[in-house]
Amino acid sequence: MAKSSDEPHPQYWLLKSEASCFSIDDLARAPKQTTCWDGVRNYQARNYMRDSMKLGDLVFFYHSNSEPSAIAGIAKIVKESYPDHTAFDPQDMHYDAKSDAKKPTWMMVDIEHVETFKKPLPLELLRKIPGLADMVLLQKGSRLSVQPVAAKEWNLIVKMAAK
DNA sequence: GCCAACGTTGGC
DNA sequence: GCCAACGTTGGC
Repeated sequence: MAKSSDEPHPQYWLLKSEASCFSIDDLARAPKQTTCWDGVRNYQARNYMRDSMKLGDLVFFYHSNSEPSAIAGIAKIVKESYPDHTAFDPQDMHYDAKSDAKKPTWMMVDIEHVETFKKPLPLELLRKIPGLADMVLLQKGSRLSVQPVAAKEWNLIVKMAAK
């Protein structure tokens, strides 16, 4: 096979959302079980969405600031990055007066519900798994709302969820 | 509700 | 370009 600079796909990701704000159940109930992932206002998170997320990539849906905080299930990328219109809407919570519609700063992707875990995997449990020690989510002070997940970590977590 | 860690802003 | 001040995130 020819050498390719492309990353192998699917790649794996983790998206954070406060369950009280938008939960995986909300996603499952949404029209076409799909939503646009708007409101991201962090450059590193934006870069992952804009530069690296591809159609068909898989995503852990993580409930942050929740009781308990946990990986709640799986979604997939069904539309690659495009401008986040909420940045241009003064009524919107995530309005950014400095962003320019002609040269959008903020991007989003669309995700579709794949699976809700019967038992969510709480942060506390994940911290106990040696194979997950390097996971971005578990690093001290890690607040990034869009994170890459290694294939090894992905497989391990999916296996745990199946038990 | 507290607060540590982080990212951003703005004065200089 | 430095860095103090501020606002936010998110675990606990």
